[in-house]
Amino acid sequence: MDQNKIPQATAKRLPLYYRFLNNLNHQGKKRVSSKELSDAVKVDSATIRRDFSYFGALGKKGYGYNVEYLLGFFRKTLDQDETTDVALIGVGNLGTAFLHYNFMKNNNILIKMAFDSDPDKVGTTIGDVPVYNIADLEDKIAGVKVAILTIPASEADGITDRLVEQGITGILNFTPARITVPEHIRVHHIDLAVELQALVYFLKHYPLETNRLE
Amino acid sequence: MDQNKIPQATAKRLPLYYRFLNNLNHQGKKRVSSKELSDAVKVDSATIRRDFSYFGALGKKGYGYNVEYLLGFFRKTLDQDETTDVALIGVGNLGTAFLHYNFMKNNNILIKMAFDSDPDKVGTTIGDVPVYNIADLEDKIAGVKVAILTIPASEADGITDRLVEQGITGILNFTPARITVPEHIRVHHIDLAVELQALVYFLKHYPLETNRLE
DNA sequence: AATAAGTCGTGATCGTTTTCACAATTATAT
DNA sequence: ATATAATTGTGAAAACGATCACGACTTATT
Repeated sequence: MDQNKIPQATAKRLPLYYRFLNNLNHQGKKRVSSKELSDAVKVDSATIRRDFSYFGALGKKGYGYNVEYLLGFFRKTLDQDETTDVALIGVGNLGTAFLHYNFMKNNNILIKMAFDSDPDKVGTTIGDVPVYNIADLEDKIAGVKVAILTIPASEADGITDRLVEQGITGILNFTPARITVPEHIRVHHIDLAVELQALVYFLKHYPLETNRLE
Repeated sequence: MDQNKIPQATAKRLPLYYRFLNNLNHQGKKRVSSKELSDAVKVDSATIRRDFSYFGALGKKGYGYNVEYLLGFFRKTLDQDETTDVALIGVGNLGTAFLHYNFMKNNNILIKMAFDSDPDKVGTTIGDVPVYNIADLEDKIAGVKVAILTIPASEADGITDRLVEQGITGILNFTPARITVPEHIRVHHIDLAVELQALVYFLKHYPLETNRLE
């Protein structure tokens, strides 16, 4: 790929920008300044300009950015034209929330299949997504490169090994377990208890005004 | 408070350390080194030592850390002795997942009440948590300082205003909306679509080996 | 006792991310 | 036409965070 030099912090904000540009476009807005965008997404306007500048000069001085142009540019950059298939492992409450979330709408990401061990769930379809038996993981998952883990912590390691075995390269882990994977697999952790506890800690120990943090 | 100088990055890792120390303690382990901890939580051992050092010299050279002592210390530091009450707004799938999660176990955080507008849910109890009508928010929420927002994006701004009005100081926002709050309110965003899209972006654009990131 | 092995705490360094601040340019108003 | 206001893109500085590397100390071994 070409833009390997884009900072990770910037890359993480791109989906956010993309979504808000989409909103603006639907509202029929033709132009937008970094200042307006800043108010909407709560990111400093200089940071936004810097982020955009990694992709070249996308705006016009004294004018701002053309919404349609910017949107088109990001669509290409974020590979929005190409669908990414995802498998979801664990159809509990959290997993079900994902199945009802329409990632296709803005993101071109498709949860193509789900797995669970509960016989009441296996064979059903939730939010248009078929639920397979976790025992059949190896038969069904061919071709999928990304998995969302919404299973109990105790099962995380075992399932992870099986996923890696099947050629998964990215895992979004909602389990409290810190899973162990080979070097070339990317894992993002989202730990709900940690997030909540960290928020509480900040409230107790940090003076007000220190806010606005991702 | 005393430790205002603790870096935010460190503060975010404290709950994680705390949980793993708890595990070790339950396993009956008496001592642990930064290296062992590093393997378990996937954080560089030097970073762990640095993190701990902000609180003083908690370990012993050549020995490591005493699990029980460290745990006791963190319990105090993280205010684990004092329960924090939380309100959950929006009892959909994601909200329900929270209600079944036992935050008390390790964290001393208690979801004390939930709110929804669905008449089928109002008046019920989910995971020991009573579900009230969102219309009664102002009557019920007195004293609660932290809220979890698991409602549709379209309602985020309206509910946020009401929460702020009632004296909420911290919000964990699972809504895609970037809510606007006064300076002294702390908001943490967890945006599921952004997390998933960012993961996909990294997989496509970053070379392997760049992994292991929080 | 003496030696070897293990481990912390931290000064120094390095890389990343954010923010400031301003020249250059464009749009708008008179 | 001219003057004023708006806004970008970016060099430079500051803030933040992660990691190296090693002296000092503790424990284990012979």
